[in-house]
Amino acid sequence: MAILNREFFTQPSLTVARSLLGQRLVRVLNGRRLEGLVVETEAYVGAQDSANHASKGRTARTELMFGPAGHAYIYLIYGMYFMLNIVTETEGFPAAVLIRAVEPVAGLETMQANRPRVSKRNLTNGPGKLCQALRIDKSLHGWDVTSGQKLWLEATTLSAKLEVARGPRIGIGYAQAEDQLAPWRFWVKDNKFVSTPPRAS
DNA sequence: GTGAGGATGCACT
DNA sequence: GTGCATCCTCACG
Repeated sequence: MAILNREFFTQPSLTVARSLLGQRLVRVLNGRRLEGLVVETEAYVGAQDSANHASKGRTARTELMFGPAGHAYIYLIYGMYFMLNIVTETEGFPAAVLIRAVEPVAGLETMQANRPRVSKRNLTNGPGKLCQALRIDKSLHGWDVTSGQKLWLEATTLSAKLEVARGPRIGIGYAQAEDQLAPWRFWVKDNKFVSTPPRAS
């Protein structure tokens, strides 16, 4: 199966976010392949997007997003959870796609071991959860996901056939209203591994 | 089933 | 010091 290459990730972020749905995320851990189909993504597009970390400028943390596409942008949130993004678009334009949820398809036992006391449905149905299940952490920050080692994405024949839904991104209450409303979250319609939205307060 | 509250580390005014 | 691109546990019913 073809590994998604740098040309793929260099496309516009919304195209990448949509096109990633249905593709296979592969993580190799201790010689074992852990695999999940991408079912939910979000795009963070350029310095004008106030939801994007890079809207604050070019800093040590966001430097990677200004670089070439196809590298993992990983950061720690709430002191506990890692988020997996793939850098998109051309050098100098800060953008990335967040992988919010995958449907586990291989290596389930290892994922269960990484997230004990959790049902299959809750293994990878959120950005922090999937990083735990696949043991994705800061050590993979900057990793070239087109290298075909440790962590990469593979093309499937599924992607083009999927029914896709889109809507506003989640958890970005700090952003400007128009950016909060932008429909830059994509998910596979009716897939039960799409993340559960935060409860209304 | 629902909602409140807390955990916890790091980048950055 | 502040505030997160989140998730889990517990109480309630």
